[in-house]
Amino acid sequence: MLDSPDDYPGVSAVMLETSVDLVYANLRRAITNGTLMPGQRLVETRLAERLGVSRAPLREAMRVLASEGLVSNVPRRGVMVAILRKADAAEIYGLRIALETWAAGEACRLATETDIAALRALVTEMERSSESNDVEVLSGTDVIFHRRICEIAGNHRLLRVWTGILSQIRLLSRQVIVTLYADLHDVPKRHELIVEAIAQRNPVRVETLVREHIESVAARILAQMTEAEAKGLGGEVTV
Amino acid sequence: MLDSPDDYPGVSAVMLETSVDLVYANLRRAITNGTLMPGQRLVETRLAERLGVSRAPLREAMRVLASEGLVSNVPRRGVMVAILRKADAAEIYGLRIALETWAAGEACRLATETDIAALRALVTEMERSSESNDVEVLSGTDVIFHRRICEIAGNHRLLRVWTGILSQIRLLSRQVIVTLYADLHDVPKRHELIVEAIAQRNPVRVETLVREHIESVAARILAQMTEAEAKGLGGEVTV
DNA sequence: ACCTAGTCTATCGTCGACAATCGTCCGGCG
DNA sequence: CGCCGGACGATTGTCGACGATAGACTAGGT
Repeated sequence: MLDSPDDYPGVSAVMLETSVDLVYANLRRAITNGTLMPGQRLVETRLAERLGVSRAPLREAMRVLASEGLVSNVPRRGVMVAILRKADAAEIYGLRIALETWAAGEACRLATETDIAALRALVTEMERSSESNDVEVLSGTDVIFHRRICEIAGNHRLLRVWTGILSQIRLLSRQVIVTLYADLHDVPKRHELIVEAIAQRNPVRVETLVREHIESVAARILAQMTEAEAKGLGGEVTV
Repeated sequence: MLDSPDDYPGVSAVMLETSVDLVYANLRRAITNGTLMPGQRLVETRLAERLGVSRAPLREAMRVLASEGLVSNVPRRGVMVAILRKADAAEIYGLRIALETWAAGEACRLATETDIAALRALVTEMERSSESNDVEVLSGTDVIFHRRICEIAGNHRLLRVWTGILSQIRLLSRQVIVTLYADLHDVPKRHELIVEAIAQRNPVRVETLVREHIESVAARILAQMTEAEAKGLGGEVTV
């Protein structure tokens, strides 16, 4: 379940971070983890007790999560883990493509040799994990790769929004069991192309490659979701 | 100053919205207004009393504002209205261009005839206000025009981020006195071109036009800020 | 006179309590 | 038998209060 409070609450031995930050990180992880499933209600009293804090900091943390779209807050009815529909998924990936193609273009201008080397290292990591069919590591590296590109673009606000988008994607993947990639062994190659385009400082090509890559993933998820919604008729989890 | 609470607090006659929403809207307006200036400290007790609420909802509202980048929150030292540097302005406009060019491209696909008519109406509104040299109305219409395009794009998350970006821009304009446009009479023409490109469903052209338009505004502001930072060496307002 | 140490005040972070509200359950009525 | 209305319980929204912390101020030593 949720992590218990690491140290005894109230003692406040070495409280560097505030409770709000702790709770925020904890809940965020639990949601993207799948520990807290979409649609699940988050009752303040229970959660607060479980996390060893009072309701005040908990509520502050949940406000932030709500503003990031990870939970949905209906004024006098409480907070639940957000349920994302197909339309949401389309929005999320649309926005992601917009952000990331731009980031990739910027990365073409800004990437240092070190940056490019780091990206290449990630690609070899992908090769390793795709050969050993380790989807966990592969998709993890995939995410790191894309975050890296956003970091290279050097826009903190972009990175912030992107991170938000990505945790929504993680939330999505809690609702739909997706075979993320059509072909595992295709993944490293795609990313290698991206890196080389960056190395050649070819923004147009990079943008196309990134767009196509993300679109292909998005298409798989959206297809899966149409199927799921046709059957289950969307989120009805009330627990 | 800040708006006083509209109805008597505690009476809770018809409290449709929660205090948090009220306070949030109030503070947001005050910040983008210039009622609360960048760098100004927001002391919880004082603000709470002024707004007629207790500290709990106030803090929740401020958390959200902090996550939107309108205020900056240093853990045990309090909250202040954010001070934006030149680097921030560059980030903000960079992100805005990325978002809005994409939105404009989408709008090409999605705009109905009604949408286009509405945009044309905004352009004529711009013509009126530019002829009468009414910069207030002109820039207001300008913003509405651009928001409209984001709305047409039909991506709620995009619109959300865009709105955040725009309030940061408003905050920026509290720090630098900018003559926003090089030539007032240029503005309606630029926007007319954008509308017509949308009407012709020409995404490439629209994106170029939007990019150039925003870049020109951004360039003016950035120039102004380099000047200001060279002199004043950035925000030191502590009040 | 300047720097250092101790205190002191303003303010934050957190908590428990109270009232208002929403959903639910039960009984009565058509 | 199903629908409507009123009371109950659970949960939220808000408040005031209590420690804890950071910065300022004062006093003392060199």
